[in-house]
Amino acid sequence: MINSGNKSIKKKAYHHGDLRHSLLVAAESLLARKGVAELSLREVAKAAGVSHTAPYRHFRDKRDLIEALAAEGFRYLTRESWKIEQKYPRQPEKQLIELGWRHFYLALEKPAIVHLLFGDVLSLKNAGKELREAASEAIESLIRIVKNGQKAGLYKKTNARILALAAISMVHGFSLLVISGRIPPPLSGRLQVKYLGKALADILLHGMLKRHGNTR
Amino acid sequence: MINSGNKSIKKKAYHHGDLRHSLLVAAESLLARKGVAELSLREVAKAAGVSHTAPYRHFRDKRDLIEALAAEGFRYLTRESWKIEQKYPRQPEKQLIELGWRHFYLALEKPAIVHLLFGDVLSLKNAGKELREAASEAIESLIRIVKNGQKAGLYKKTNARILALAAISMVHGFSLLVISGRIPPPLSGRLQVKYLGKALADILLHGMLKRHGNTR
DNA sequence: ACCTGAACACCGTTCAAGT
DNA sequence: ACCTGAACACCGTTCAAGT
Repeated sequence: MINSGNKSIKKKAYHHGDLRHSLLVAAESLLARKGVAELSLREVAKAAGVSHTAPYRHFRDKRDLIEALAAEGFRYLTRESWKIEQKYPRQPEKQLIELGWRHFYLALEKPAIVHLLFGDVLSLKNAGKELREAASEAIESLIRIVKNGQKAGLYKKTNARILALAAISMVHGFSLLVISGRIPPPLSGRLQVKYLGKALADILLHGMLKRHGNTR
Repeated sequence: MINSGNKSIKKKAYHHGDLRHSLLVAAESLLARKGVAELSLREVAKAAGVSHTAPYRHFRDKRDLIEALAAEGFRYLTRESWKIEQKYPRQPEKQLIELGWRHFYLALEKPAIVHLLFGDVLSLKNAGKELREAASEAIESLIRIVKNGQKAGLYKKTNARILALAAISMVHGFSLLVISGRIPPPLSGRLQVKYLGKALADILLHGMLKRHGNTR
């Protein structure tokens, strides 16, 4: 994702050779520092050491470049999902919880990317194939983890897509509230967040209602 | 706040008299049609029939105007919350569910506003007092409804702020996925959405886990 | 007080032109 | 093939000037 080995110390070559990748790296860095609203294609080009029209050789327009960044984000979640399944083969509940944390940590580390994934900047309807497929694969890998739990008799027999939707709604809603600073002070402390995450996972699994013999 | 008594119907007065309000109306309309990214202050001014520098008499900058729109959104949720409490005085569970629907319907009707409320365009930290207070009141009114349920012995005794956080995470996460088109086709049908909302409310209250004697 | 036009430093995108 | 500078139609914001 962010592995540019070529810090070309050489005197700048005619043909960059890796410009597309360099542009993506520069764009992600700028995105992280200033947010989508302030992300300027011209500035990205300058950061990559290239004229402000060069990016158009590799991306149809600004939106196309942003979609490429978002697709990378979805692919990251898909990869993590696979890793988790392999790491905890017989523990579907653990799989779901872990995937939730990965999503949440991604939000903490790269909030701008996560805003891209589920925000209003990109609409999946008008998006290119690369982004649509990446998003769809991320969803499917979550659904697979939910189905693992259902096969183990763990979850309700509700449609797996709906259970997955509930999980992603909770996780993403929480992540979003945290990274956009919507959690009011008494709860927003650094260390509190881990505790909050656990509490929400518990509610997702067991619900808000008081259960008989359970007054937690 | 938006109570300018002088509705001078006279042929366009020198002094508009209600320009601030007119600008907000024009801005909301433009916002709804084109999204924040495309919202131009110059265009807002033109829509209000005024020069492109006139808005600066009423708003410090573009962000200030956007914050005013967002504050109005939070206040709407706060008002709805009060109404619901009065309408269903002894039914705290109903109160919570209804508030969730109001939030969701607001998202369907004014997606751009809801993106403003919880998106990355505005950060509450740097926001002006008006927006911060409006946001805080909306949260508090949700917490009050959660506490109503706790007093009735309905919910777990977890910190009410945390229960409220779980509820808003679920509701907002779901709303966001719907309005940003992230719900994949098999689930995204028009009529399905009401059904989905009910399913998620059930999961929020009862959890994902299969309960003894309950195989729903 | 309230509004204006000109001006400044930016944008995204297109295009003929260079190598 | 890949990159460039000039050009176009936009931005947000500032400011001296008008009434």
